Amino acid sequence: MARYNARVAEPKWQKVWDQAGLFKAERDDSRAKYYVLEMFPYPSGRIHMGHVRNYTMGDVVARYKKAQGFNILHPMGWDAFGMPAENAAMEQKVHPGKWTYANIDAMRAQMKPLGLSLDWSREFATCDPEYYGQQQALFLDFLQAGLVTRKAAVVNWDPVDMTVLANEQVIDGKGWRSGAPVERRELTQWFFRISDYSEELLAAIDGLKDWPEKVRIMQSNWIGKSRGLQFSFAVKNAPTGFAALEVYTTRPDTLMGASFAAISPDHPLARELERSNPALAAFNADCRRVGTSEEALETAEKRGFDTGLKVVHPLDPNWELPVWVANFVLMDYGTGAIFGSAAHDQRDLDFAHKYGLQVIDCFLPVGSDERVDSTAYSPPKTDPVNYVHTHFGTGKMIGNEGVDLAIAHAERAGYGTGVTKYRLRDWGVSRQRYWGCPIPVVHCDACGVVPENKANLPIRLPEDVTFDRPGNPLDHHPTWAKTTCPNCGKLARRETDTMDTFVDSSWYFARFTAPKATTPTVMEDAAYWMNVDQYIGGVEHAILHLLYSRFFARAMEKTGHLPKTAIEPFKALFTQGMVTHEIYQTRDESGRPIFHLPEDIVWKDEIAYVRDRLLDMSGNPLSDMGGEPLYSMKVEVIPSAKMSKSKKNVVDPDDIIEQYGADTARWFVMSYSPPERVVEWTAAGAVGAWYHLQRVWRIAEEIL
RNA sequence: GCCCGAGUGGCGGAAUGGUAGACGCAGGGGACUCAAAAUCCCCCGCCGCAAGGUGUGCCGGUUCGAGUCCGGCCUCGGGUACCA
Repeated sequence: MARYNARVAEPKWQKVWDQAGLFKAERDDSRAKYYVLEMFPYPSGRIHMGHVRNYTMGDVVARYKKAQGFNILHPMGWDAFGMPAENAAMEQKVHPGKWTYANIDAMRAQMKPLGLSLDWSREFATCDPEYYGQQQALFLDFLQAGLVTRKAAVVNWDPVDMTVLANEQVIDGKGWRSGAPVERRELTQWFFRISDYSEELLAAIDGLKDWPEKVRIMQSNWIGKSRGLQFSFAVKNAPTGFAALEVYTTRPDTLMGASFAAISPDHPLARELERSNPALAAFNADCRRVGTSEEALETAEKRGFDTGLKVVHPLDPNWELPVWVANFVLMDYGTGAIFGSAAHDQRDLDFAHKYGLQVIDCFLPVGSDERVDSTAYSPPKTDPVNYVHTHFGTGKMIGNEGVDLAIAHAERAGYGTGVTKYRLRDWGVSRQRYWGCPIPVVHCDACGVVPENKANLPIRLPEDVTFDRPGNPLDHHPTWAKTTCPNCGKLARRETDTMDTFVDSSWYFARFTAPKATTPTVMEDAAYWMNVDQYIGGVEHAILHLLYSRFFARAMEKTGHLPKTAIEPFKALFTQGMVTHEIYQTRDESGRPIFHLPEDIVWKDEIAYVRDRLLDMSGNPLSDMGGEPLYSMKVEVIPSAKMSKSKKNVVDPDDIIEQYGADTARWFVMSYSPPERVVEWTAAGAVGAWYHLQRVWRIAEEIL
């Protein structure tokens, strides 16, 4: 009986499918549609097992729904703008566009043999001018609809390279290339006003019945609706213009436990005070020598500086609190100023202990008289506590009742108001980089900031750029930014910032419904194909990409590019697990890790060794020359690590496909572990999957 | 730090609060065969010759009974707004 030969069978059928145009999607209003989409890949150059898993899942759904009779849309494209192309340009002296399109060609060639049921006729890359030109049109429509704004924002500034750094490029507070400590610097930036949609985006999460619970929780927490009290402290001997210090607190029930006020090093008052206080200026400068990421700010050692200023407690004109500058107060949240209630917040307590500030208990655990010592007492506000020291009453109450009473008291007495705040901030989209979608506005001395004429779109990236010095090549370009004002016709300068690449991926799913259109979308096509019935991708996109896309769909609806029915673009979401592989690591004399490729590892008595690399005259490894093999070093085996080139634990799909065929790889990643869980690639598992296919083949042969 | 997950044999994993490890992979033994492939049967958490003991990351609690519920941890993974 003939054995299954994937190398013959797979190309044969793929050719048949291709020639029949089996997967080409055509709008047909008489038929029910089904739109399957996997998160499109970044063209890094090679596909990896994670891609195979992702696209196979979508393929399974698409084929199943097709068999059920649905009219299927299952497209593929490329998330093609981004930093790696610019890094390649700097390191390999290759144009980002050339690098990107070469990578796309290579990856498409790798994907075709997988036999996915994709409609390749709708393919596009976000770096195609036909795509980003339509994105510029959307930007202009959003601008006109009041969905875009300009304001100051802080960025990571590398003082040596004189360039803005991404958070990823800041390592331990230092620039990744220069090694210089980064500074926080303010720039005027473009923003999408996503925070206007905070309540809407939050409330609509309830309707996302076919999304994983965990993603809905993460999005809810990210938007972060909170009810609290906003009030101002009177500042004694304040600098001009700073007589009142606005603070926001979600725990106004601890107001009687206040022992200090604290402001962010970036707070206007801190900036004002540092002008006449060199020690404070040095402290603030030091605090700013941390990256802008929330993680860096929150995990930095808690430090403070006493400004010497006092504020008056709102409930007692004779009670004064010191004002400190503290590095753990975030300028981006609330008002950038807080009051510290040390007994009921661990950070405040640590800060109070460090600087000898008071600790005043406002409430105790029910049925206990234990006072706070080294651990703050901060139960959830849904828990009952025993209030002992407040301005609104004592005794057992749910925390939220205490908060409500405290807010009511403040509103009655007139020193504060209850406000609802959201953690969600506006979406800053300006990037000081070349390889992105140019922001289509012009700066005119006479007219100010002027939108480009749509007739001039796309505003194309210039081809003749160099990366021999740091910074944005669009700024360095001799002529590109020179233009005329669309308003008055005088000489003007183009905006040289490009858009965040998340913008590109926030509407590609809509573009797939009419990929060649001369407008961003075509209503009839969008109305037929949207929404995406099943969206599949990595959980790492649970918050940003998915939230931005939900906002974008609303903004596109508002500007007439999507129907009302499409404001939740993804009906069902599935988050797949990663494909991982063991890492094999040894160390050099100084203890730095050295990583080894899986094929260089040999196992003996369940211990891994690096295969000896010495070769004999004819090129055979010496270790194979009879007798005991020569093993060099024992290898540390780190299980279940994300595949990455730098760790050398990547298994290339090509090798597997060459050896066993695409269906073996597809079957392995689909069957080895539940789809939402991590799957660890193992050679034994791949062989098992291959045996399984052989069995299926034999059974089919016997039947037919 | 904060938010969200995960943790059960060699491996992937099952188990409405009721016999932990279904099913599968890998492995071991056997049958068939001249031999192999294929197929079929048996064994397979750990300790123990056995009887038996023990066992779902750790500590504690609720319960007649906990992998499952509650509290407190630990480890690993994802995100943390300029990686995509």
